Amino acid sequence: MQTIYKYLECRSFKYAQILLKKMSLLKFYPIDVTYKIIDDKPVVMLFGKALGGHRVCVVDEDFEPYLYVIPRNKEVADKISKIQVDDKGTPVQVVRVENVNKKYLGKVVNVLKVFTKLPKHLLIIRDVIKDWDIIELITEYDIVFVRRYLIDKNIIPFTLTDVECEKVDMGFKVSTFKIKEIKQDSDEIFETPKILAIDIETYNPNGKGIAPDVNPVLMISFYGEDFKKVITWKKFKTELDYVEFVDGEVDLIDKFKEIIEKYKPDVVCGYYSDGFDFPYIQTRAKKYKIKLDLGLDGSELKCFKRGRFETAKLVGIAHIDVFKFIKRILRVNLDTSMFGLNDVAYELLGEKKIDVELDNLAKIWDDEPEKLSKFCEYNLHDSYLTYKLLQKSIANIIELVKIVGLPPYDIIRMGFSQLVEWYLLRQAPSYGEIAPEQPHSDEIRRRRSLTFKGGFVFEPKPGLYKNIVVYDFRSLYPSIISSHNISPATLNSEGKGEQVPLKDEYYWFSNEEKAFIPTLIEDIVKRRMRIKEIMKEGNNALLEARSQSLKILANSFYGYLGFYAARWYSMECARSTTAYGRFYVNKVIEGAKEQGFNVLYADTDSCFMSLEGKTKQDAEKFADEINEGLPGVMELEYEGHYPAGIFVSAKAGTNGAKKKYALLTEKGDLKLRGFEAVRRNSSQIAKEVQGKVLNIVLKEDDKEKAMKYVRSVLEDLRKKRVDNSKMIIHTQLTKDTSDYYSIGPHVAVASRMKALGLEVGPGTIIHYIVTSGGGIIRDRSKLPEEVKQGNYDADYYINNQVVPAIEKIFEVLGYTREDIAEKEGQKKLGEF
DNA sequence: TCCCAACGGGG
DNA sequence: GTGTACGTTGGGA
Repeated sequence: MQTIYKYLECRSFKYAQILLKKMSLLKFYPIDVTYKIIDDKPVVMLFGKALGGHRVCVVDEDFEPYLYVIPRNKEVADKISKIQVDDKGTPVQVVRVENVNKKYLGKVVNVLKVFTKLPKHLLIIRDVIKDWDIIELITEYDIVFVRRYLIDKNIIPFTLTDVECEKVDMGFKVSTFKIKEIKQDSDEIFETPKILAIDIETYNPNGKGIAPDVNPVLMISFYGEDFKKVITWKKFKTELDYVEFVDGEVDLIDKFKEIIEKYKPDVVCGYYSDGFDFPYIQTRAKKYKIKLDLGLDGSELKCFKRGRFETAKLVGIAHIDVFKFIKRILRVNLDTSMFGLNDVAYELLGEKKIDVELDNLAKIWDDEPEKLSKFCEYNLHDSYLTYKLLQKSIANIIELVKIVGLPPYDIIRMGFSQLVEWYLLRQAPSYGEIAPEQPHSDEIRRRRSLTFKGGFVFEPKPGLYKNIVVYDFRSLYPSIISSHNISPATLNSEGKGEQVPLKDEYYWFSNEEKAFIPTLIEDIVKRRMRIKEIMKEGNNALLEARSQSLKILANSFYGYLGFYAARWYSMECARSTTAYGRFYVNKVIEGAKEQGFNVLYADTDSCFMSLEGKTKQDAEKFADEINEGLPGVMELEYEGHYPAGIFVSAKAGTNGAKKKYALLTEKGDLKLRGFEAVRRNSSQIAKEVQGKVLNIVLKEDDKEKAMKYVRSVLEDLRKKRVDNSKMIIHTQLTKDTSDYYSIGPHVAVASRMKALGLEVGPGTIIHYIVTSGGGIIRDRSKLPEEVKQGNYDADYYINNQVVPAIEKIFEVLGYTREDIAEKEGQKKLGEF
């Protein structure tokens, strides 16, 4: 009754408005969504770009928070509507309860839809109800309010949206309209958002870690279409026309605000700007009491940090941390395992950072400002690379925005499982499904204790091989889930289904009706196939990106089913999926052996084999034959041919290491997997030797030359002919020296630096060289400037740095660790 | 062998 | 803001 009354009131009001011609129709692309409590009511605010190019905000005051309860008897509804609790002096109650029919894990159920006044009341109500034994389940109380709005209203960000509205003034920076009706009829996408990339350089005196409380921002660069600028507060002579000078750091921050205000970007991006640039600027601004009120509603920049989760948010502008998206999502398509801007830009763009000695910036800033031009170029170039990287990944991001239905701000900060979960949550209402509850601590603990067998691994025989072909089964799991109807709803349920190829467990999945999850996967797989079909007529970067995103999402479903925090978690489904996976990979291996290929290595979804005199055409034909025997959408891809490759042994024993190999591509590049003996904090000499050895072995196929090279390096090390600078090990201090329980070399050095009056604290990178002499290593670790050229501990560098980086490679070539030493005419190397 | 600290990205 | 959650790896005990 109340609902009907409200509806009529609304209709008559709307009618009156239209008569008075106050209403207008607005078409816009939503970019960012948030909400605020105004007059004790939640108000959803959608910021976006209107057709015509101006930025707008539309607000909706008529959306109510709700949750679902599955009751065990008829009294529950009544009992719930009578709940009266107190929240810090404010009474909280249920607004109303509706009876609805829904499905829970495929089964039809009667559900109570419980409405409250404010979003946070849902959690309070849930706390009251959760232990009642007259309820079966309480769920969806923790769906983020604005996401609930987008799902229920069927609004996809970056997609053209029609709004019937009325202009209002809420004091925002953009025209604001009150929504009477909102809907999306078209699937037209906002393809050309205005993007602004930013990057900062900070004062960072030699060896010091990052300390925003102490060290100022020196320069800020901006890069957009037809826009480049560097602002700095030290004046010097320069020919760079994009450099602009201000009087100090305060002016720098003011100018930063001004540029963003004037440029009016839809998207702001940086590289690790969630964890560095924005929080750094915020800390500096706070120090000067400058308000960073860049939000389109006048709100300030918000930076959060909780554990590893760091983020920076600007209301109305989509802040994209390019690093985060690449590291979390795009990484599956990258060869690099290093996610610094330099490595990523090199792989994706073929461009590198400008090579400057960043350690010298502080000194040059203080003493030789005339040399700052180079650093301004460097600063701008980083923004340029970030801009280019976003340009390269924006199609992927937008595709995920389209499928998952959340704003880019959310999408780029999500991992695979979250993307799947929000895709499921978005789709659930269309299938009449309500979501399972998120697991709580006990359940999480229980789930984490369960394990399951992963993919099948055919262990490689360590060795150097020629003419390797690689097959890839990357869509294996999604296609298995789809074609075998794997889902919590069909598990061991009524109806026929074949038994999963597992020895000690008996699962089957009913194939009478396609379930929720397999349907969605099939949808994605088919969507991708359609795109691939179009791509055959002519390749296109946009379609490629769309196909890539669909693949990413499809591939994430299986991991999701076995992920402890998933709502639609099912250990049985995860186990069955991998069981089928092992079954099919083994089928490929057996087939290859029969045809005379030499199977070198297989892991989960890929298979490596050498041609053994066969041709590349034979290899492609083999894939076709396998494909003919595969059910449904399953497909084996011929990934490519590599002229040479090396598989090395695992750390212990002689078995081949999983995921540890180097391949030489037909273009002549090295494709490295798992050679982690060389890390960022390894000495330069170790990195150098590993790279060179792999190059000689794979490109020139000359193991003697490689051995000769290594011997000469070891000889140089012993004869103290290697420059000290290649010996420096860099390790970051993460807490105060006194807080360390175990004193590693870097901690010992840091303590001594402190004693010398040097400023050392959390974040400081300690550079040290291990010098020769007796006793434990930490006592022999010295600051580089304390060490005379050549006074390093050659044995330490040989045994702990250089040899570990290459020994596995030489083992494959038939040399032992001792061989390297003996032939050199020196004493044996240390224990191994 | 197990367990805990380090590390990532940024300057 | 109906939240805020790492995941891997190496070294030392």
